[in-house]
Amino acid sequence: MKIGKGVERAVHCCTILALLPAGAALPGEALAEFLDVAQPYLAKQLQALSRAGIVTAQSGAAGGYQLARPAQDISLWDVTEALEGTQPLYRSAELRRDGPFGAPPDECLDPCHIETAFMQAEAEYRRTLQAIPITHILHKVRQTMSEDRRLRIRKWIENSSAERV
Amino acid sequence: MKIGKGVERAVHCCTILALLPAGAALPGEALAEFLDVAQPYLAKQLQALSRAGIVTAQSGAAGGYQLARPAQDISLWDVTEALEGTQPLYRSAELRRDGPFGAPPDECLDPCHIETAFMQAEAEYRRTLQAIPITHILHKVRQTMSEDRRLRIRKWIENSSAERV
DNA sequence: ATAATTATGGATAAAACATATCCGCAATTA
DNA sequence: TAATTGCGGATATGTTTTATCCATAATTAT
Repeated sequence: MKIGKGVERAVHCCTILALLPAGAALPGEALAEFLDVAQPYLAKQLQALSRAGIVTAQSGAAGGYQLARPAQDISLWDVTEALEGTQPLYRSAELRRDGPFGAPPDECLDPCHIETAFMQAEAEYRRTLQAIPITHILHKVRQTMSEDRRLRIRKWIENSSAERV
Repeated sequence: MKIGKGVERAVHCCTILALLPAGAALPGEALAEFLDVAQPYLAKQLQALSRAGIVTAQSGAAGGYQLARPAQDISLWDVTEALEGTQPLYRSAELRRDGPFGAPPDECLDPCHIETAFMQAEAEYRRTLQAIPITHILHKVRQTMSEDRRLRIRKWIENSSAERV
């Protein structure tokens, strides 16, 4: 586990896609324009979301991305895992095996106790993010955003999206 | 927050120092030998522990390191923080400000909601590690270690340490 | 069919960061 | 005074992250 910049972009993408009218899709280029990032790089994040089954992608004219399931069923952990994978933040160097008093292999069948402790902490991290859906972010954002901006955003999204059956 | 290899080394150092007879100090070179790592690099971790007040260092002949307080009052988080600092794992890129619909500054006084969520998760991570003292690791290790190895380690530590008043 | 649009994924360049190492200096004790 | 030990800056090295480009496959409109 590590949290790169791509995660924040991917979360933004999900929140935007959550505002799409039912059945509509938004091209990656529109998302890139909205977030003001280079389109080829944002594509990387979108592909990761697509592979993870968080969004569905449609090639061709009038294609684009849409959420694969309701936004309330997509957690921040889902997005994080899609982009960063499942490798733990802490990787034991198995220091206990080294040195003049290194532990013999038969005492290293179980994971190192230090590693176990850090894994517990990561599990708590994960658990917290799993409990926060995209809709929570949307809800919070709506509380701060001016009504005017909200409407302009909605209009732009509708204009940039294409109806898909 | 990030967890580099140095953290594991530092934890090992603390567990070893916890086994010292009362009032004894262990030189950094002995610790390096025990862990089978290069002494100049281990020094970096030891200095970090020293700066953080987790160990006390004594220059000069018969000097070395010892724990600054009882091992049960040193948590895995204390050690982690000493080595990696307090920078969060997640750093917001403030993406919300960018693009044609970027949030105006007066809507960005509070931290970004995505950032807030990740900070919550980090707080849980921290809380978990804070609850695990060095003695917990020692206790677990003792359960797995053979009695013979335990005694040999104790003897080596006593031989390599110097009495300090 | 053909052309236009859009996503996919591999290859690569550039920048940032972690890791490891070295060396001179300060502090302490015999 | 000499020997031991910790401190911290400077530096190299290697890996990871970040970003970019390009050729290809898929789909739809005409």
